[in-house]
Amino acid sequence: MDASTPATDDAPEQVPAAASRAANDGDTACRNCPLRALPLFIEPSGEELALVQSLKRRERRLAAGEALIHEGQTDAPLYTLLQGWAFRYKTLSDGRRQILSFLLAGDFIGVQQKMGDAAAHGVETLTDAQFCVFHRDALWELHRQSPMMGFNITWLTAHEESMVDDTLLSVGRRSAEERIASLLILLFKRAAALQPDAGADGIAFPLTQQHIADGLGLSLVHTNKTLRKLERRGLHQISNGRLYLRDLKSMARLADLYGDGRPAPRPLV
Amino acid sequence: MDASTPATDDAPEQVPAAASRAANDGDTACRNCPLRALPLFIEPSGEELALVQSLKRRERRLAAGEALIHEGQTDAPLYTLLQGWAFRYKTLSDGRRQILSFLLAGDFIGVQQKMGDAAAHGVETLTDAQFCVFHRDALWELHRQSPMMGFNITWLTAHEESMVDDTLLSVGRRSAEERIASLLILLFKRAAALQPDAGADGIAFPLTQQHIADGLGLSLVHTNKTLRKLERRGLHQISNGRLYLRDLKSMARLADLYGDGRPAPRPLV
DNA sequence: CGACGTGTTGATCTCTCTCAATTAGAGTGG
DNA sequence: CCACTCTAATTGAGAGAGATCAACACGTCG
Repeated sequence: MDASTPATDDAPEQVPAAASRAANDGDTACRNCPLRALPLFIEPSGEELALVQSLKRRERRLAAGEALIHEGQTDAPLYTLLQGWAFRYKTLSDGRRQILSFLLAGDFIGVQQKMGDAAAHGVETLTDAQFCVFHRDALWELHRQSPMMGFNITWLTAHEESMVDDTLLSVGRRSAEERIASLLILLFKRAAALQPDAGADGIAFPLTQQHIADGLGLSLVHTNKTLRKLERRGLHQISNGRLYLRDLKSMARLADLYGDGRPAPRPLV
Repeated sequence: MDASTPATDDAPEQVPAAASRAANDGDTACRNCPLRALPLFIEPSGEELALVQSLKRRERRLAAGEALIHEGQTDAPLYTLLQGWAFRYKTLSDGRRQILSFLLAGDFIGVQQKMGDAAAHGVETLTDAQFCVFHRDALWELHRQSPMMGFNITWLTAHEESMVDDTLLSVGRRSAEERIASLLILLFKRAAALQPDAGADGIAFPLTQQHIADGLGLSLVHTNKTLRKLERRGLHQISNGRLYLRDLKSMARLADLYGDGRPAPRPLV
């Protein structure tokens, strides 16, 4: 129930010498991955866990606001976001920046670029964050050794695309108010799904208004004004780094979200 | 050399009774797939071809402007665009439409929605088109029976996402002129890569200005005015359903495209 | 305490949208 | 062969959402 208690069946931190453990030392073993405890994730078999474990190289921790991958960087490894928030972005040569998507625990990073290729987008943290690092070949190995996991990755990748699709719809066709409503709801749902201790008391919300602006194709000033407008109207509230949706109904109507902006259950660790 | 001669080694239309041929009759066999002839695609082994062939259910032909998948439709099968142009789109309840991406021969359709799920976007043809239809399970079967093909699909899916990323950057941060320049270049490159008989005489270009507008988050009127402006400036020309890039250099500079908007070589049939 | 990063607000400015009208082509039916 | 209809492309004019420019308030931090 409580996500702070990661282990499921055996001793929490006592990692057995898995045949395949290579370069990960102070790191948490996959079997103790905190994400496993969440109902959001499909439970992989022990075999699959061992496979993932064997492909994992190490962990990497970054403070808030640091770069995980620089735009144009070559040979970036494959990552999994274990903990914290981050975002993918692209910039034009004159500095205009577009955030492509926000990344939460469990998200994959770097499937996009083909090996040897330059990263098509940068990745930066929003909070202190923790990543699992995989060798570039891991993607292929995973497919080769476990078609099931490979299939899951395809599905995850497709799901990730559908989120970008949603953003594109927003940025292309929604007004500033609608975009913001839509973003807040979607992020709220995703974040809430990750914190079992959820409830009506909001979620931790590390974005600055600049991030919201860059994620929605708006200017900072206009984002601020729109945000204030919605807040004064009682739809939501952001304070002390937390986001509260005060009137989800109105917010959803404004965003014109189908159903509820479902955070589809995700397979894989 | 000439794409109009699809077969590679044996008799063109004489299809041997592959053990797995199920419901495809007047259809072209995978081994004779015209796409195979293009340098753009990686040559799959005979075994892989047979596998794809065995999963293929039938073909479907649509005239220009018809719907392949309706938004919200459930249980849509998996498709491959064999011939022609199409596009994926989403609409808001009041009718505003955003085209998410344009589809050309070789593109996959429908990997996004999980089985049983409602399609997150619609797909419509721009020209008369031809699709290969696969059973929904094909995706899994492909992964199971050929990790290599599975891997390719993941890569294709990721590549497709990176194209949406590019569009999002455009729509979110580029001016109308820049968006149009960027779209024209990208489509030109993709289409040119598919017609070996390319050359400087442009490409067949089936989009109406409304499609361009919906693909770039612009209004029809403003799209028209911007298009005319670029045309008068000698950057490009669209006439009789063909697009000519008269000044690629200036166009690319305007679009602020890195390198040249590379149409990365794609694996798989 | 000054430098910064982030959030606010007011005052223009302008790019893009909306409304309206017209032209040109492709079909259709008489 | 011609009126009639429809779709796509054009252009002009006015309106407006959102951008840009400028200040200022606050809290954190070296």
